[in-house]
Amino acid sequence: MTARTSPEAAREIPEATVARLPVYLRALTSLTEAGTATCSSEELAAAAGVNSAKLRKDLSYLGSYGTRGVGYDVEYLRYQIAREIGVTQDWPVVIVGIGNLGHALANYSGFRSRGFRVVALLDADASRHGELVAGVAVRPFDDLAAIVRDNDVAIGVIATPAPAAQDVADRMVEAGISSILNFAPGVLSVPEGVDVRKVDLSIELQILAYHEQRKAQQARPDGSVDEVPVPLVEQGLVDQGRVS
Amino acid sequence: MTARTSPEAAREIPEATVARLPVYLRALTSLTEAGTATCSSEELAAAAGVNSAKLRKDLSYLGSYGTRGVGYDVEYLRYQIAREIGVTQDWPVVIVGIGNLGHALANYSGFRSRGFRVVALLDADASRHGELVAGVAVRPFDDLAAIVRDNDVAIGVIATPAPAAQDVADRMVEAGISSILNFAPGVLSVPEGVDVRKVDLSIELQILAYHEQRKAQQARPDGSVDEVPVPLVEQGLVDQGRVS
DNA sequence: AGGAGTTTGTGAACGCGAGAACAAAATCTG
DNA sequence: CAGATTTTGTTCTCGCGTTCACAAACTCCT
Repeated sequence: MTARTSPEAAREIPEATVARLPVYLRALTSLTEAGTATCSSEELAAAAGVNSAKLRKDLSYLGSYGTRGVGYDVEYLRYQIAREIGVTQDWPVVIVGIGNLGHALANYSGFRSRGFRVVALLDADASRHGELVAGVAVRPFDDLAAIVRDNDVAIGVIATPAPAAQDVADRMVEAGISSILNFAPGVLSVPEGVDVRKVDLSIELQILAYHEQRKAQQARPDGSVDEVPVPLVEQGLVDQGRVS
Repeated sequence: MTARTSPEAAREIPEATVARLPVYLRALTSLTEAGTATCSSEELAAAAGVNSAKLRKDLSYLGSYGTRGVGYDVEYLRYQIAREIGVTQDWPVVIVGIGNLGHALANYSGFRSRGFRVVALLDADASRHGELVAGVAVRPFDDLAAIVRDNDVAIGVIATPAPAAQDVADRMVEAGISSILNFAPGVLSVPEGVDVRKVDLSIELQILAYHEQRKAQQARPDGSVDEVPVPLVEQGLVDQGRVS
């Protein structure tokens, strides 16, 4: 692949766009599987669930990969996005905490198929060591540093209970990991230069609950609330019933 | 006052704020467990991992629950936020798709402790029916409508493989569910008035990979790119037409 | 009681992202 | 080959969310 990137083009892709690129990638994969060779921004936007103007603008940050009057070559665009995200290379990943969630993650096929390779599963519980999960043996947490060094691991996944998360994060950073995906609730503190993304299952449900509650209140606009003796009555109404 | 006055006084809480309220809730719970009775916006902001000005502005949408010169009563504020989100009541939830991820979700204690009660686990695979997961029996997917009706379920969780997701969503909506948390990849299409939130594990990793790649390139600003012979794990990603 | 010290709540400035609208570039048609 | 048609890439405008900065309000101390 043309290793000649323009001398520090330094294209700064907006964070909101970066978050959508994987969605486009997935949509393009669907189109490929459906046998589509070419698509317009309208089609792709529909498949990705976004506005076509937004899609075009997002893609414009990567370069001009479309043809006016024609559209995009599905295969070509897919490769360009994959390259931009970095999933044309193989990313070794370690997962720490092999409880229910860790199991699910280790078995999740979406990782491998998207360029992520689980090179190690770690758990502090010695009774789990040696157990095979998705073909990978569970090893002691203390092996972390050696594993990271030997496999050049940059990305770590934390799936431990909350109390252990900060300690695991510290050890990961110490071992040289610079990107962390955290499933444990709570806030992680990490040094400058380390990226953390958090996924909190119960937060998502709570956001849904909020909107659900509003809908229920709206359907009953007499101001009556379920119980809540507390003053400060608020009547929920108005609502742009779309959460994204 | 406030009883049946102008209803347009209803406070419209910004979406970004709604998404942070559960984080504050969690932070307040931590403070309570640590025995803290009162806290300043600085302390709470630190515990929640946000800027204190943002925290104060967020809270101001709920009302004036603090005391100037003093701070917030932890217990009181926690109740107010919980009430606003709606987690003072009990939300029945159904989970569809009891694979690895469904298992993990069913066992996730964070749901119950935050006002969500898993009333049913559904799976299309008959060989799983009757199996107990986290004390709840797995039942046929066709029981959905009856379960939703009998338990007044408003929230559904989809943890099936991607191809089944849209069908499950359709059936959920038909059964009367109006909020969906979707773990399956791909875009769900639902009617107006139904909220969908998506959690995509591989997308989070891809976002991390993008930033990780940037860090690597930045450390080596000569424009060189890693060798990348591109074995491309996924199906034919290969021959990208040509690079102009 | 009054002044000093805190800390909240909010008005205002600012920056980023979303969407509309349009010009540029390619194909198609006669 | 010229004009009509299609669709991209980009510019412009608007609204939302973040952050700053400060007045208001409360406590504490003398």
